Amino acid sequence: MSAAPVGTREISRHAVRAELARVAFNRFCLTGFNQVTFADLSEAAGVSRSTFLRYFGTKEDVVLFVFDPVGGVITDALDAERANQDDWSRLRNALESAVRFLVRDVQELVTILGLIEQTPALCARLREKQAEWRPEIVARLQKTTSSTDGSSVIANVRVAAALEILWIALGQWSASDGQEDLGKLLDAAFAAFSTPACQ
Amino acid sequence: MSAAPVGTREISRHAVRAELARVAFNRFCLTGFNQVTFADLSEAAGVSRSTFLRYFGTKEDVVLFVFDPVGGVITDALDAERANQDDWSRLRNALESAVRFLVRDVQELVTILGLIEQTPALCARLREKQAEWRPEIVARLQKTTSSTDGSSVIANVRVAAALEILWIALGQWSASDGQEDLGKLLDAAFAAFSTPACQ
DNA sequence: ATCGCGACTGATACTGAGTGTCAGATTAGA
DNA sequence: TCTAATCTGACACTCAGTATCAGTCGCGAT
Repeated sequence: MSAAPVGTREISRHAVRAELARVAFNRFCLTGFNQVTFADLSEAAGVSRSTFLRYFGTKEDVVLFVFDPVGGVITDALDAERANQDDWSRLRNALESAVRFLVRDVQELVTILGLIEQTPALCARLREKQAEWRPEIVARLQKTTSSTDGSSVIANVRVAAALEILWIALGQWSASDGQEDLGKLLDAAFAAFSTPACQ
Repeated sequence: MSAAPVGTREISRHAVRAELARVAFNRFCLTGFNQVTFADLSEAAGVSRSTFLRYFGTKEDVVLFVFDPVGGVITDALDAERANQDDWSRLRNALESAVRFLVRDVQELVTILGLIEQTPALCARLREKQAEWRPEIVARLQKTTSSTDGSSVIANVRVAAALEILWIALGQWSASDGQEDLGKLLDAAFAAFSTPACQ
């Protein structure tokens, strides 16, 4: 899941990648994502454009690769749970794991979420990643559920809704500069389904 | 809403746009979205590359511009409803309007959904459009609702969930070649929230 | 120690999306 | 019919992303 680097090669690659991303991230925040070119980035980082492009397939990935493990975190969390809970509780807990994974440095996450929010291309690519996670998450949610429901529409809808909640909550949280309690925000968001649909 | 063309200029522009899209759509289905270039399209349509690009800002829009009115359709439908219903019912009905707008020619819609599904770039751009509609839809949903809820998290989650349902239902529907009943599909999807979360 | 293999790097060339500009043709409307 | 706005094609340009190639470096085996 967390891509444990085993050879020295892997260690090096991982470290270089992190450093390139760090340099690039500063540029993005300073000048704006769209204004910065790969030529700028490679110059700033002191490597060739070719090399920079080899570490990140696209400009979006320079920012968003940190979210790659989230899908795995959610599926793992879903597996680890006691199965005798309803779907919403299990998803709520899984999202808790995702949030724990993401929130290491509050300030950094707030900054990155801000950059994403004001850059349509980044939003789009992030949604794409999210959509990639969904099938696997749906499978894990259904595995233990004894529902013999042939069509997975319900599970799909629930997972999609849960993932939307994740970003809505993160958006709200970053808008408050990381002040609000993310756990409470998640609870408030899930209340949209349990509350009897306010008149 | 539906961009009623008023001058002859507008009529012409609208017609040309439709014809270019028609020609392009055939190419896309035949060869695959990514394989077709603007040069191919403009040649096939008998106009210059410049002109083609003036009608559609991006290659994605050549396919997806037909979905542009959907946001408006949903907000209009939301306005037109009696306010004494719960959020889910109102959203369910609004989605019914969206579906009615989209399903004119069953075969055509099935084809276009198929093309979108197998082209990540199109999925991404469609999700982006969807995200653009959300704020306005949330506003309409909250306007009549007497909830003095300062934070709009709940409304946001419900709208996001409803929009996800729309695409999930359409996906399922197009997978059945337009055989299944879209209304029943929507109902089944909304059941994900009313059903007491199957064990 | 060194040899060979695989991976990393920088250089270069290329395709294709999308932007901007400009002169000439076309058309709406007075 | 005249004029002003718009449409068109041509051209030049920037930049993302792909592909190739020769040279370099590190690692493990001999």
